[in-house]
Amino acid sequence: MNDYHHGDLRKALLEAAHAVLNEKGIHGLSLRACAAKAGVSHAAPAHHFKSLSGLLTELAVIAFGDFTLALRRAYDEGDADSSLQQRLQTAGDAYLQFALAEPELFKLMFSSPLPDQKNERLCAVSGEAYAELTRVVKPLCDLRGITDAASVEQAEILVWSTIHGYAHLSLKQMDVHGVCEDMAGGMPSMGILGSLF
Amino acid sequence: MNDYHHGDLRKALLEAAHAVLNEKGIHGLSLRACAAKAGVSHAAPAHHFKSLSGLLTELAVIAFGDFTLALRRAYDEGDADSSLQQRLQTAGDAYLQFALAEPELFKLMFSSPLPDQKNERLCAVSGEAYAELTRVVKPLCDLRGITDAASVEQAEILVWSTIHGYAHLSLKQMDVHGVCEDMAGGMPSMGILGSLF
DNA sequence: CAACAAACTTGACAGTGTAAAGTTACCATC
DNA sequence: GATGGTAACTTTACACTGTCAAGTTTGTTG
Repeated sequence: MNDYHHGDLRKALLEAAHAVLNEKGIHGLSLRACAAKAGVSHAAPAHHFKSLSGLLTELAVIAFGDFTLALRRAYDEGDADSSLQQRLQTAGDAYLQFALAEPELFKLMFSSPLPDQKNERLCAVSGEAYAELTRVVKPLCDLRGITDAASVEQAEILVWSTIHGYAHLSLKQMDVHGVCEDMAGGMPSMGILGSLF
Repeated sequence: MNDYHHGDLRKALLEAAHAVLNEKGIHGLSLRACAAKAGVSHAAPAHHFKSLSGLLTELAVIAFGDFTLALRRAYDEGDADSSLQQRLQTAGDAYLQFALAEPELFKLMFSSPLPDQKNERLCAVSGEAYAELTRVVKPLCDLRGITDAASVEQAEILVWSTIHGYAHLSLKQMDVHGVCEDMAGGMPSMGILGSLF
């Protein structure tokens, strides 16, 4: 009578979680709501994900994969002839665009205590995203004569901080004033920082 | 028999919330736990704060006040003869130090969906913190010949993004690998960004 | 066909936020 | 000083949550 076999409940639950996340935000997301959306009983998720944290950890892992892909695509599709600085700007813009397109997912990835931050796979994919972003920084350091490893690493981290900080603050601004049209301009030119320091 | 009057339950609840936040993190924080810690019944908080969101909004307001004060103190106590760039660096360091000293409070202020982000007073105090931080940026723009308002604003936002992004990512790193000693060095020099762009 | 394991359901429990109604203590006014 | 009113707090109740334990169905394997 009841279909005791869903086919691919695991995937369905992850999609349901994504949907609920976008509809009600992270605060409205619950294991039971995901189960209901997938059309199964409230305890079904436990069989595929130990806990709510488990489900969201997995969702974050997938999201990081998409995120990395988006960064990589921006880099690969970008004009290879453009300046390194311009390519970095493009990467930053892709970062921001992902955050604006998937705000709840982005917050889950970077600002939620629910996923297990120590999860091995989550750490791995998060590292890949970082690597993808900073892939643009190293050649720029070379070009500018920054060669010692420590300085390069500091440059990577600061560039990442700038881009991530801007994305994070943009999302916060979006939470305050509904949709935000003054961010349509995308990531502002980081060249200004060059003039400042 | 029962003391039906606590004296200053409102304040006691805010302190309890702060304590619970530090002990169990934002996920372990509950209205009932705060009430218990303050020694009152679970429904008592409702009389002073409409809801959990109300309590945390108020806590965030207070935290932003302390935060602004810390930034101001760093600025005032800083060496007035030091370069503007150095003063900005000092401000960034104060920003980071607050985040590291009060990680849970910092996350509550910037990364939690629980406080009411549209609350008028919260917006106001958050704006004050921003003003305090960017107070150092304007003179630096002047010095560098950046005069048009739009560019100055972009500079402010990018500097804020860099500092905030670094603090945010540092806290995330702390969640992954317990305490983090490789951040003892404080905020890295933003001068590197000047070499990059 | 029988046994077994995997997938899912049902039921239960402790914990949560919050609303409503009841109790106590203080405070102003007569 | 008694009285009424109001603010502070408690008690009770309800719907919802995550998670565990035990039961039911289904597919697979011997």
